[in-house]
Amino acid sequence: MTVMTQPINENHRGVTAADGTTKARIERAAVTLFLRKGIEGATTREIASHAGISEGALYRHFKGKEEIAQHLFAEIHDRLAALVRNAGSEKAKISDQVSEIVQSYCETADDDWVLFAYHLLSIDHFLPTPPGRDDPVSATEEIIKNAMDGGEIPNGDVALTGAMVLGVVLQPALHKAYGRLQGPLSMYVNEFNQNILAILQSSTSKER
Amino acid sequence: MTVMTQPINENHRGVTAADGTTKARIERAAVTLFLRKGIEGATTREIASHAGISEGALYRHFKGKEEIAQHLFAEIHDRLAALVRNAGSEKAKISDQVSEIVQSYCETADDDWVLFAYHLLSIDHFLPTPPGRDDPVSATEEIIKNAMDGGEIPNGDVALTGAMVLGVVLQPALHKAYGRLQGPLSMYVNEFNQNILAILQSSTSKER
DNA sequence: TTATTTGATGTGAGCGCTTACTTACATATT
DNA sequence: AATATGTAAGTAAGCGCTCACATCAAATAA
Repeated sequence: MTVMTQPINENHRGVTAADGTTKARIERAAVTLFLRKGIEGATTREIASHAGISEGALYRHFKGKEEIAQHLFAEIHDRLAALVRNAGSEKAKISDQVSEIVQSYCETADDDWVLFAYHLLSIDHFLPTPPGRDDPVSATEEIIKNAMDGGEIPNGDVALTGAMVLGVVLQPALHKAYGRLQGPLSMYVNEFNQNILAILQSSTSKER
Repeated sequence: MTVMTQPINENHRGVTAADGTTKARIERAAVTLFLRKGIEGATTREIASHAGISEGALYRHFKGKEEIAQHLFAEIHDRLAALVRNAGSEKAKISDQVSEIVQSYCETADDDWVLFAYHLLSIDHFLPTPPGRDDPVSATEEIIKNAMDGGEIPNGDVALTGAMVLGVVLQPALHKAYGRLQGPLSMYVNEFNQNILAILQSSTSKER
């Protein structure tokens, strides 16, 4: 691969136990290595070594490698889902909802790019989202559905529209992870907003 | 995970050595398991077993597991890149280029969905594309750049525009792989065309 | 026609290595 | 004393891959 981890972004302001506790250092080491080499490719020895502890000590804080991977994934997954839900619960018009979501989504990504990119690149390891747990895609689809039902945007295939809208943001995010785009994701919020609205307003012909 | 492999699509018309030779059976077994469990997750024993041969026989046809993975990836990667290049070489107007690319891209995906989905989901294992080998993203960006230089669409950030355009198609493809969208990808060509053109025509303000 | 050689293909036992995880014990903090 | 946290040396399992050998069809020799 060769995923861009940002010029060493150790000064993120993320929520991921950023303090200097051992558990936090394990999480940082793990998410960095998971992003760089994949979950299967990163070994418990490496993670422990990067965290500055022995391999055995790792098991004082987590049941195993998979638990670390799930814990890290759940944290950013839930945060992103909540972010979309919050903007959706307001009764603002759709364009305001979009711009608020795009803005805080990009800020979340930039704020802890390693964690965000880990989520983006290993999401297929954790799908489908287990029942009872919220999901950014479902939250997005619900906002779109409400806007259609409210007559704000033309009716159409909710799943398809949601996918295209997400693609406008997530593909640039992927390209940033691959080094094809530079700078923070927030740099592109205006373009994201404009094109998402265009997709939402376009009449998608058939279905629901 | 739980990737949708299409209701058992053994009757694809793909080019991947679809004959009944041992080598072809190995490739089919490999791409199916790589998609279902990831490249690292699929074992040589499993691949051989699904191909109906012993593990040792597998090494009569390939140097190793990684060579199989690379061979399969290169085949679809090159095919998709060529597909974009071909449509770009014509001097048609941009809207015709887009609709031709979208159409044949979706047909290629539908024709051998397992191979296409494997490419989509494990592309980060093979990036960056080695020098000298063509790449669908670069081909897309070049078409966009030409359209900008020719004054057909407003100037803007080529890399960003390319990413957003690709996202309109690739995110729905991902959602199909995850089971969130049903039916062949070709079903959505009209929506893809419409929204890609909207993105291309939108003025992306600064740069280049 | 027969007999022999040869090369391609297949087998399955197993080798060396790495892996995630455990355990017996040490140290430090309360 | 008790609990939390650390260590180093394991262990068992699984991995990719190799190897000595079998099979068989086509080419060559008798």
